[in-house]
Amino acid sequence: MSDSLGELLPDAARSLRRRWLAALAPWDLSPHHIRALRRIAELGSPRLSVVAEGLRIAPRSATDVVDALEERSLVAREPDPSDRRAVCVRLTPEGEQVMGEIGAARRREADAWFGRLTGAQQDDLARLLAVLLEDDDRC
Amino acid sequence: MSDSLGELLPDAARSLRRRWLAALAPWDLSPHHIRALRRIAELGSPRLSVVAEGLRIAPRSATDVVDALEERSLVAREPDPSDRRAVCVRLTPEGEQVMGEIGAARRREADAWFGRLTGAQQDDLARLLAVLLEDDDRC
DNA sequence: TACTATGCTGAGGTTACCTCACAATGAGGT
DNA sequence: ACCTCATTGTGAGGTAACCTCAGCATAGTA
Repeated sequence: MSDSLGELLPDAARSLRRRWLAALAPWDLSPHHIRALRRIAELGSPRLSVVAEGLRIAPRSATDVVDALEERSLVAREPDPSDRRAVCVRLTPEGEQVMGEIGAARRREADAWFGRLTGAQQDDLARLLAVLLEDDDRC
Repeated sequence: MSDSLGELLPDAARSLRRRWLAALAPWDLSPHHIRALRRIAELGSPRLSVVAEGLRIAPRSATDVVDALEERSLVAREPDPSDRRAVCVRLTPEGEQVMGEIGAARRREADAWFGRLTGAQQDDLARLLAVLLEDDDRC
């Protein structure tokens, strides 16, 4: 029974992820790049090292990710006003627009995917998952 | 609200996956290699191309995966009796033992992780996820 | 001023994929 | 029997996304 849940939960997440992957294909951005953009959008103008931490990759690798996003004019590097060694990253207007579109598409797909459940069932599901994620820093 | 679920479900799956990753570290097998072993164990003695299909990788890449597992004496290649072009893959006794241990560890970790829910809540969760996964071939 | 720590990046390596070409085999038609 | 075409696995070689290590500029401290 717990074995069944151990299959169901990853399967469900994978199904949703696959759907997103298909829906976001038009923008030609890898999930990782989208994750980076989201992180940058959330934090406003984070340092490169903070982006790396958010993506759980080495700082050196964040350089490459930001290079790729900058090449596509979705983000821009700017000097950190408080430390001349550091580099901050910020979404360009184009980046903001793309993130808006992607966010809308994500929400649309999620709505459709979870649409097999009633509103009450969705609330139940959210509550159960929230319990599982309590204090998740221990890991 | 659906946005919240769109975060919660992947977050939960990721948390569980991370726990598994840590628990399975002693065997020094990548998740992908474990997935391959599971597939091979499930199917008994599948062709290389079937393994590739199960892992959703190109047939050529399955060659490398099986090479790695064979190098560690976890699987063995054997000729397909019905087609001399084809190669089948089967778990060695050592592979079977490792899969037994890994399966037990997986189950143990899943039990612990889902232990924050009561038995009834676990049943509810399983039921909701099953609804979401009905007829998942449409993707 | 000198010493050490920090933030980013160039150089070069690893891993896990990929495509393409090819040899061996199978299957079907003449 | 033979010719043709499809299929199976693998060698060769390429790519993307990571990594570590060394180095430069800057910051913080004695």
